[in-house]
Amino acid sequence: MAVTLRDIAERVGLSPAVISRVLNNRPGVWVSEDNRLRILKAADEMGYRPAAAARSLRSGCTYTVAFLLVQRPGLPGVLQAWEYGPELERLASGLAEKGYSLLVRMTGPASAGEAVSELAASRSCDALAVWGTETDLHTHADVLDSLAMPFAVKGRHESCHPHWPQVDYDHEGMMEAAVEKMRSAGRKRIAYLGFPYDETYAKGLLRGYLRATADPPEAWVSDRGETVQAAYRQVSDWMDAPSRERPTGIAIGAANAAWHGAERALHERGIRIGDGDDEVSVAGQTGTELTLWEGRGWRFTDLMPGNMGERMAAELLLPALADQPVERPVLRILPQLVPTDDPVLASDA
Amino acid sequence: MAVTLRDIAERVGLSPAVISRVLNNRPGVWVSEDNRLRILKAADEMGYRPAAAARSLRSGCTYTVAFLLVQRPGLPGVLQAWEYGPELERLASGLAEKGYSLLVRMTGPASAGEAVSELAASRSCDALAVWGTETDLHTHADVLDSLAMPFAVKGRHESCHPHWPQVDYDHEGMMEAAVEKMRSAGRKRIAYLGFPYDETYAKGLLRGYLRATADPPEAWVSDRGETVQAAYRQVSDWMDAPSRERPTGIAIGAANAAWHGAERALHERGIRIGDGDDEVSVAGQTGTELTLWEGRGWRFTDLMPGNMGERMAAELLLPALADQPVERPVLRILPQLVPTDDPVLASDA
DNA sequence: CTGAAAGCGCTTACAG
DNA sequence: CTGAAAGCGCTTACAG
Repeated sequence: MAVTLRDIAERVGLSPAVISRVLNNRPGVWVSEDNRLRILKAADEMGYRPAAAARSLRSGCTYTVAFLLVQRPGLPGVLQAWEYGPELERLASGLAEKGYSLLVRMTGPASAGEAVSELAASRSCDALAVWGTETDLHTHADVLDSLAMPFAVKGRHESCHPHWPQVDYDHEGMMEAAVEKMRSAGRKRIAYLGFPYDETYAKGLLRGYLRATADPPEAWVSDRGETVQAAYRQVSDWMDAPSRERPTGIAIGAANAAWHGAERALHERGIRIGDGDDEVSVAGQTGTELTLWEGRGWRFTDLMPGNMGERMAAELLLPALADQPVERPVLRILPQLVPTDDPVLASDA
Repeated sequence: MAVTLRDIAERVGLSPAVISRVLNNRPGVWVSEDNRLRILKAADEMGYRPAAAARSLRSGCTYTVAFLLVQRPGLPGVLQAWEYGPELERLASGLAEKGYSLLVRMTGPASAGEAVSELAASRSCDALAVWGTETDLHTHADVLDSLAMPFAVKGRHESCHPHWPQVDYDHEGMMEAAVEKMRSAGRKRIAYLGFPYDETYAKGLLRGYLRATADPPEAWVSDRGETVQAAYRQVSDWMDAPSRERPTGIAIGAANAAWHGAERALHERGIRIGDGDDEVSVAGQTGTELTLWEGRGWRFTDLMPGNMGERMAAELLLPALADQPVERPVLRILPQLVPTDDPVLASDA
């Protein structure tokens, strides 16, 4: 049987009320030092834990944050389980430091609003973390806007919902950094190989590239980055162009397949990925475990480890839960460019 | 303000008790069909949701399952966030079908027992799903054994704790299948390239290989599968042996790095991964996104999609929560071998 | 069948 | 300061 306040009260011969006050460190309790220690000792020995439900019912506060994942079947990228896993993990850890639990709820785009309402109406949480695409959340904006509890979303909503506490990567800044990195290696003709998705982040990446490269030729902007084959064909096309139309650097706004396709097309022409004289520079986004065959490029670090979850906890949710002002509701993370791992054909030490 | 049973009762002019009974479909309620519909309609219109805390306090049942992740820093493999992410997702979905929520709690190996006790004592959940290594859970076996609620663990505890409801892969069977697959391609000399970890699953993989290959030469059993470099050296060593000591098949009990290292060593000798005459067969475990450069092997499917979570929900936790017998407490999943994805140098259609 | 009442375990405003 | 009491919102055994 679970231990209650009453059990402790009976054991030490005091009222449940004092026990509660002592255990919760309420100010203005004037129990003798001896009794205070007896209470603490008894609670510890008896393994007392406040019943979460009772506390929640009485105080109206659950010490729980709900993580709502809005998933569309077949959606690529950041909403895949292995992408949000680390985010969820560090969100949970960050919240746990302040004593908050994380309740996970899965939903589809159609029932996301319903899920939010239900969490709120059943008073299952004190705050809400919503993970989903911009489009899917946009549909349920009214529900979020009328929500009577703190919330934060993963995504790029600065234009439509600038007041929403939100966190995401600075996709534009990332591609600008990629272009800049290749410029500093002397590249002047930089192409873009991105995703064909009509998603906010994909458009953000492209926008960053366009911002960094003033008016690039149309042929250098490609959305054929999704598969190895498509990327291979695109880079082949580029490499077969007359030499002054041929890119010397490629900014990647896609995942591993784009890198592999590019490396293959270059390989067939005796060219390696790299910043050397006869090489073609490649910099940009990657998936989890990119291993190149022979080349070396630049990829973003800090994309994996759950930065978004951690910052959402520390800077958006916890302050709001503590009734503190949220200083910056719109968080944008700009990861650093680091060299890709040693390629398979790296020379041995 | 949240809607309560009393609000509905007042609106329809009946007692909260009937409302509760009607809404919960309790047997033996004899309210007029008209009133029944009025109650349902009012509840719907007013957006009524039972307060989770009140229900839980009263009924003693939370409709919540806790997911406890016991993580050791630097632990490789299946406890990485992108590995358990899909498991958590399908566990949550499976439970949600029966109305159960998932509460996530992160902990280290030292405080795992404490975390279990706390979840139980605070009555935060009706059941527990524990994710961690065998060693880490073993330390806290007493806490689990004296737990007064259903639980299930991810792992291989059939020898020490055969009564624990548990789910994991059939690592032995997987390696047996890999060896068998290569045998059916005519390979007779099959080597093993595995992880150097002292973890139960790593030992299970090796055991399966040894079981399938009666008394293989010591030199064919290697734990140098962790990095590209180590795997490269190992496979190079094998390939430099006299031809009749040279493996014609390699069973991989490691991740992508082992495949890449093997492919490189073979490539330098003009050999490809494959089941053809002048090729070397490779079959076994992979990480999430394996892309070979030029070869084709056999990998396990169903490793990613969260099978363990789904089956834990459906076959171990939900029956126990419904007071039904758990037919088989020890679940072992044997995934199928499928061809690896097209290599980068695949010829175009 | 159905309503009034008790009670789950806390916390805190209210008297003493 | 501190105890007794009320009450958070449900559910169900108990009378009617």
